[in-house]
Amino acid sequence: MSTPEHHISGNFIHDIIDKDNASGKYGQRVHTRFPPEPNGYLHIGHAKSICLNFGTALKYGGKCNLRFDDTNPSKEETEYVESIMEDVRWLGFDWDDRLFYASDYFDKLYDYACDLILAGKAYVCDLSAEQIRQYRGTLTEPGKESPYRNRPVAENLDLFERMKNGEFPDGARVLRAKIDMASPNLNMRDPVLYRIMRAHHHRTGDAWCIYPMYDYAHPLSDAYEGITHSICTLEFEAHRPLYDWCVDILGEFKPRPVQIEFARLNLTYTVMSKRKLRALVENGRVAGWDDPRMPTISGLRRRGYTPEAIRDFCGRIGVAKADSVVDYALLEHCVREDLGPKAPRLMAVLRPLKVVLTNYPEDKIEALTIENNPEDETLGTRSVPFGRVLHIEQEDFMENPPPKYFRLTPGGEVRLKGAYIIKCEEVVKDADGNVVELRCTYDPETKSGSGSTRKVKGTVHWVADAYALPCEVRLYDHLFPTEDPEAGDEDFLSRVNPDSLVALAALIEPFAVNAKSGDRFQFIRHGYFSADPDSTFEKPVFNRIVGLKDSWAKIQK
RNA sequence: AGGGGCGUAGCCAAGUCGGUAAGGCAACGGACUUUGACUCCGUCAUGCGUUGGUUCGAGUCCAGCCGCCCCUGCCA
Repeated sequence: MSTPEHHISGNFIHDIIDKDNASGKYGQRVHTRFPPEPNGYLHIGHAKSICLNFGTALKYGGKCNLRFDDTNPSKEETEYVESIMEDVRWLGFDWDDRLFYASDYFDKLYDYACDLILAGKAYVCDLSAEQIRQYRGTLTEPGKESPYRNRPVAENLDLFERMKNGEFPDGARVLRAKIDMASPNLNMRDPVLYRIMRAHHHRTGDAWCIYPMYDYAHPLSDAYEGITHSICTLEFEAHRPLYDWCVDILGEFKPRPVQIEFARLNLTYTVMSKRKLRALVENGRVAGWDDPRMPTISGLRRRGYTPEAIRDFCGRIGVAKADSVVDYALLEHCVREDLGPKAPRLMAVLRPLKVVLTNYPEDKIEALTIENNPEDETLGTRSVPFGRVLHIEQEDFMENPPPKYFRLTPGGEVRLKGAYIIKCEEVVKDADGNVVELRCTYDPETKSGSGSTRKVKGTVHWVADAYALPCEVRLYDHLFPTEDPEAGDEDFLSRVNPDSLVALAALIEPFAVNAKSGDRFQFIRHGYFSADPDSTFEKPVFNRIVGLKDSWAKIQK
């Protein structure tokens, strides 16, 4: 695999591994796994987990498995397993031949359950779901033991087999662990291990009508695969005693893999739970899981984010146990930093204002040479046509400019990037008083690269009218207008930022015809953009990945 | 309330034997600039939830208090 350059510095999980390696607990072996449930698309929070698990294996010369936690066929689909594999690969990680499914272990898990019954550690319970809930007790009161708790082993074995054989309707009985109904940890009050559920499984089809629960299948899957460090998120902390129970109870797996919990990623201006992301998709608030505004891996990819930037981000946010919300600006910083030296520059005018150079010959066209990236001259130069009629950005001209405005003003001068210094001689307006055209003169002595020493304060980008390529530019902004979209009681769906997508008919320099879907550029003075798959030869479409930092916008406030 | 966790700057986060608070993002000054970008320089915790205690010395040890998160799915 390509070895991602990781910024994972030390964290408490690596400290634990260092100690285990020092004591020889796992014989210097480090084996992690990334265990998604294939019931939705991966998001940037999963990227944190992927980078942690695969990155940790890389750091210690160990291995990381990809394992689908597919124990609930009513929610899982192959569409999701495919997208998950694509996303993990795109992020730059490789599971080699270690692609597993919890469903690979259905037979072993069933046998293990029978052993549990034989050992008197599990029983078939006929209580209804509602009754089980009542028997469970509350946070402060102990639960009551099920009347089926002391069923004879032989009867349990028989009933469990008949559950498997489909002799009972869905929900009629469950297999439960026999632990402690008085435990202060509710997860230990005889948790359900198997339920009857007639659902078509994406891999095992209709072979089974009983399916294991996560709390049972997960620790054993880890044990079967020889996982040493089983990393998961904080909400599973209270499940750890059950994890340990499942692995230890029959004494088969030593040393036991250790479950370690860390805080999941939260980001400002967006939501992260699969449930909420799904709601956005299903309610049509976004165009799909890969809508460029979504914090999904597929959304970020379509937006134009690079795997390098996402990995860098995951390395910078750290790994700890405190609940936290990371500033979205850090993610944006990471793409800018990645793309700055890599992305070729292009000039695009998003809101065109016509400029006519009155002293420039009518039919003359010059081919100007402009560097592709001032941060890296090895990226070379390109030829950009220049002529008498041009377009500049509307916001680069002001009739009554505020102080410190460095752009074009009546009678003022500005440099056209890579071309000449021009002076605004006349402002043409329409009947409503809108500025529709600027009549300017250019100074032939100031051609870029000619050695001219004349300086002006402002430089502005432009496109030549005769060669301008019409394109669509999609300007994306935060999915939600506030840092914490979940705050308050108003439904978060109704809070989607109405300006999160603004599509503009723009003009771009002709070099852009070469852009292929996924190509990334910096549109000078605007930001980083990538060609969207919607692009056609007739009309390229560009997504704004992120804007450039804009200190002028701050001054204006 | 029972159990399990967590509290270091606006945000994230180092801080391993107690020895006098890393780094990044953001922000704010300034230099440079044919991208108001990039880059560079500088500023940004006498303070580590809080109150006491131990100690020559406490973010680190002890006790109490406060706040926040998770757990009562036949979800993961």
